Amino acid sequence: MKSVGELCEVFRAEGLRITPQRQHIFSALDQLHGTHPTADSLYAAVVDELPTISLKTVYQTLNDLVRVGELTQLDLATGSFRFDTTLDPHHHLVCDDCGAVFDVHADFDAVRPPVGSADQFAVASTEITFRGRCNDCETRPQDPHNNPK
Amino acid sequence: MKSVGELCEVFRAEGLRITPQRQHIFSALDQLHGTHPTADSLYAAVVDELPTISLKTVYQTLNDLVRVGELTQLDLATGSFRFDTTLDPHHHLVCDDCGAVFDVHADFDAVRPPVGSADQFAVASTEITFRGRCNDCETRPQDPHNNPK
DNA sequence: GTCCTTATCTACAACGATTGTTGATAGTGT
DNA sequence: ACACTATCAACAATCGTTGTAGATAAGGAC
Repeated sequence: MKSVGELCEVFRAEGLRITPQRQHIFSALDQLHGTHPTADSLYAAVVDELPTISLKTVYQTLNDLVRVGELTQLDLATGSFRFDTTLDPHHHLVCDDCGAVFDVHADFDAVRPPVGSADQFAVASTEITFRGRCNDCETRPQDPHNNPK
Repeated sequence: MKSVGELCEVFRAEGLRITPQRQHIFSALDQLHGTHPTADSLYAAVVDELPTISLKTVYQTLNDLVRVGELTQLDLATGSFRFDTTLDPHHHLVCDDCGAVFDVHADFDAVRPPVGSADQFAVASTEITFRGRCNDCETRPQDPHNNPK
C-alpha cells in the first residue's frame, strides 16, 4: 500500500481535502497493514488520538479509498467488511473461530469453472477462501463461548 | 435433497413437530431446488398459501434444517444468506448484477494453500466462488439502476 | 375423541453493520 | 484574511436476522 503522504497526494489529485481525520485513518491503515481490519477496528485505532471522530467518517474515508482504488473491501462472511491494503490479486485464509484473515499469495489461474457449467456466464474474478482454525485458536483450549465474528 | 415426506421423517426423528407451516416450507424448498433462495424468497413462495405465516417461522425452520444437516447456508456476499438444497460439496458462480447463484460441480481437490502460507492453520474447507455476469444480465442492455442484492 | 403437555406459532421489539440527513465546522485557493 | 464548499459529528434510518412473549396447536396417553 501507499504511504500516508502518497495517499494524501492521491486524495488531493481527486479533489478531496486533507483533514486530520483522514490523515489519522491513513496512518492507522498503515499500522494495521496485513491485519484486514474492520471499519470498527480502524475506528478504535483512531479514536484514541481523535476522541471526537465518528465511525461514519471512518466508513466514508474507507469508501473513498476503495473508490479511488487504494483499498479493497472484502466480504468474507465474518459479519462485517474487512479492508485489505494488499492490492495485488490474492486469496485468503479465514479462521472460523476468531475471524482472523491471512493472505494467500499463490497462482490459481488454472482454477476455472469446467466447460459446461459456465458457458453462458462471463467470469470476471475468482475468489478462493480457505476456512479452518488459526494457530492461536487451534492451540487454545476449546472455548464454546467465543465470539467468532 | 430429500422429499417433503423424508424431511418430515427427519424432523419427527429429531423430536420436532410437523406443522402446516413446515410442510409448506419443505415443499417450497423442493420447488425452488437449484435456485439458492433467500429466506425472503421462500417466505414469498409460502405466504401465498399461508397468508399469516411469519418470516420468523421461515428463518426458524431453515435454521432447523441447517442444524440437522438437510440444508446448507451460504454467505456469498449478496446481501443475505442463500440456502442450498444441494448437499454434496461443490462451488458457485455468482452474478454481480442480479445476485443469481449457480452450482459448479468440479473436483478442485488440488487447490490447497501453498506450503508456507498456512503451516499454522488447520484448513477445514475450501470455497471457490466465481463472480461475473450471468447470461441474462450479459445480454440485457446495461441497467445502471438494477438492484444487485 | 378428549385432554394435557410442551413445541411452535405470530406479532413485535431489538440487534449489529452500514448508510442517509443536516446543520455546523474547517480545508484550500485567492 | 475571505469566501466557497467539502467534510465533519450527531443522529436517525435501513436491512437482514434474531430475541421475547403470550397465544395456539401438535401429538401422545387415556
